[in-house]
This record gives sequence, C-alpha cells and structure tokens, in this order.
Amino acid sequence: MSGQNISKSTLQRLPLYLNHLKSLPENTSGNISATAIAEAIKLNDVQVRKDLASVSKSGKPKVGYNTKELIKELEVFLGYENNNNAIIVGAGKLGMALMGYIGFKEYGLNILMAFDTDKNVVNEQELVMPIEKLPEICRRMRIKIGIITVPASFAQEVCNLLVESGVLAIWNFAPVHLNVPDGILVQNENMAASLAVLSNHLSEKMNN
Amino acid sequence: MSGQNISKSTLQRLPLYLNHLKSLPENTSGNISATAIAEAIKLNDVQVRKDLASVSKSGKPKVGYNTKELIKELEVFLGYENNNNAIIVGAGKLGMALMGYIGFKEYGLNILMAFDTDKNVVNEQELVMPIEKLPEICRRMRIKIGIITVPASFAQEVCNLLVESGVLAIWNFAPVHLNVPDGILVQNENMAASLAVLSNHLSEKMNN
DNA sequence: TAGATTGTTAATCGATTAACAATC
DNA sequence: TAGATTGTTAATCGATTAACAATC
Repeated sequence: MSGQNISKSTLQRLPLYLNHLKSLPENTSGNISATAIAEAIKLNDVQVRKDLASVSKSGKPKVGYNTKELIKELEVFLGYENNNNAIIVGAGKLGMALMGYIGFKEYGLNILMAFDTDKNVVNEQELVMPIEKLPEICRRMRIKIGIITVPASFAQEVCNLLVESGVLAIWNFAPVHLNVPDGILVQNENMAASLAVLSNHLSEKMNN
Repeated sequence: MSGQNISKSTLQRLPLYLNHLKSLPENTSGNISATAIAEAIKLNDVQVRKDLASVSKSGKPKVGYNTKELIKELEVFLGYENNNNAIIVGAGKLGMALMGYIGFKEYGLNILMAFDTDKNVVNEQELVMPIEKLPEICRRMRIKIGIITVPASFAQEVCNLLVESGVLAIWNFAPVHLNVPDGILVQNENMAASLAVLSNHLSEKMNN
C-alpha cells in the first residue's frame, strides 16, 4: 500500500524535507508551501511539489500544507514509526560504530547484533556473534535488513548468506557491486566513492 | 592538471573499477578489457570504456588495458597516493567511529583530530579538541577537508566555521543541505536517505 | 476579484546506451 | 585477414525544470 512507484531520487530527498519541517519553530502559522521548503533547502520548487505530492494529498492551493500533518505523513511514509530490526555482518571498527550509533533509532532502524568470523572479536555478551549462528538467528527473528561492513573481498559471500537467511534489503558499505536475486534490494553506501569526489575537487583546486 | 571535466557519476564508479582490478589474481595475462570489467561488476561496457578513457590513455584496441598500469593510473587519479589531512567536527559516536576507522588511510584520507563544543567529550590527549581551537589549527596545518558529524541543527554553523578556516571540501553526514560559497565542495553522505530507500523497499515487500 | 499556491503537461537537460568507425 | 577491442558520434531514457491550467 505505502511507497509504490516512487523514484529513488525522490525517496532520498524526503528526509531532507522532513528534517527541515522539524527544524521550524513551532509558533509559525501552521502551514507551509512547497515553494518555501524549496527556497530553504535550495531545490527547485516544482521538484519539491512533485515529491510531496507522492507522499501527501493534503496540499491545498493558496494554503500549502499543514506542517504538522505533513511531518506526520512523511514520518509514516518513511517508516520512522516502525521498528525495523537489522543485523550487521563485520564487527570491525566501522561495523561496531554503526551498531553503537544511537541516531538510527530515530529513523526506525534497530540494529540488534553483529556477526563476525573472527573468534577474537566474537563476544556474545556484547552481541557480537559467530557467523555460523547467522542463518538461524535471522530466520527466527525474521530479520529483513542486513548491513555489510566486511572487507570488499568477502562482501559477495556475506551477501549470499544474508539472502539465504531471508534478508530482503541489504545496506552495503563495501565498495563492490553485489549480485542478488530479483526482489532483494541493495543500497550502497560507498564511502570510497565520496572520497573520490572530495579528492578530485581538491586536486582541481590545488592545480590552479 | 589531473581530474578536470569529469562527471561526478564517473568519479564515483572509479573506485569500483580499481577495487575489481585489485581483486584479480596476479597470474592472469596482464591485460584486461573494459568489457571484462563491465561484465564482472554488472555495468554497461560502453560506460566503463568511457569512464576509463577519462583516466587513462593506455587502452589498446584488441588488447585492452595493462592491469597493473591501469591500477596505478586509477590510484594516482583518485589521489590514493596523496595524504589528505582532514578533521572531524562532532565527536559523538559516529564522529569518533570515523576517526578510529583505519580503512580511510587506504584512500589517502588521514583524519588528524576531532572537535567538539561539549567540554565533557573534549580530551586533547585523545585528539578531541575544543571547537574554539578549530580555526587556528586548520589554518596552521592547512587542513583542506572537514567532516561534519554534528546534529542537523548545528551543521550549517559548523560548515561556515570550516569555510572561514580555509577548508575547501566538506564531507557532510548531517541530513541537511549546506550553503557554501562558490568553489567549496560539499559531498553529502546521507544515511537517512539510504534508510529511506531500504525502508520503502521493505514496506512494498510486506504489503504484497 | 486578484494572488498565491497546487498539481499536471510539455520542454530541457544530462547521463546512459546503442551503433559504428578505427586499429592493433 | 578476421576478430576483438577501443574510442566516438548518435539515439534513448529518465529526471529535472519550465509553462500553464485549476482552485482555495
């Protein structure tokens, strides 16, 4: 029912709108226009209007959107009121950091535990489990989101294991392409790609 | 000289190519074609060929690229052999995790220290400095890269401070748009956007 | 009524992909 | 020479933006 036929680029802008709305002082009139949002976050107003139209039917000509209502609609649409359980594979620095990061709770993501092959990092008290237990735990707890923070060379293997264990969406921090069957989503968080952009900008700047 | 006129999308794919090349066994013929790379990472072959053409002149018809040479060219282009010093603003969980993450070294990124406004987290022995020292340190050490991991509501303010302190490229982990003067690059690493994509996929799956 | 705003249809733009010519 | 591959020019596609009609 929710979230059909919405482009990935639209989807990725929605949190920006939500964040902006939440940052507004409570006292303001109660309504806000797509134009005002666009102005604030430096996007095209038609784009914002189109994006919002795919989430809400409550926009009114001359009036705009009721701010609180729109916030609510965005939160529901983005699933911030759900509690999506997830697990992490790869209990290195990055993996443990993500597991410890409380900020994801706000977005409805609940990271339950991590898995690793390395016996030295496994520590069941601290919720770092041996990888062998992954399939059974994922099935039993109906985990649908897997986060991959292993080195690139192991990522595909881990991905396969997650898919076999019933995971439907994968958040991939390894800088590699993952092959998955139809119906499984891979969202890449490629920090190497970001660094490429930063580094390229600097080398352009420096050589002028 | 390096890195002119190259699209952001191309730039972001380059690390994937490099990673794939490095993953190949040493013993293979020594040459590789754009077609083979494209096949391996499931991209269009023309796209790979175009991307590589913007980095290397060493491709030869019928032969392809010399693997080692291409690896070298990509590494140089991506600045992996440089040592770009960077600082982090926001010494919370995420900030400290990024600071502790050794993986960035490989990409030529060297995170020297973190800054925070909170006196309780400041700890100069552990390289967490009070924000007041940021401008002077950045100028003195000629820091060109700033990483923002503060809450969304402080991000613009921190961004301004970084720009005033001579930073030229900003890696922004806060889910907000940042306004910067011409010539300053902002690269957004918007995890909320990624989570939106994951969550939307799950809600589609669940409602079928 | 006039103005502000929504939502839609059409035009533009950039990136991807296809077709093809050049070459070791 | 024939085949594989590069690199380029043209076609396609999707997303963004502009123009405009509808409406509180």
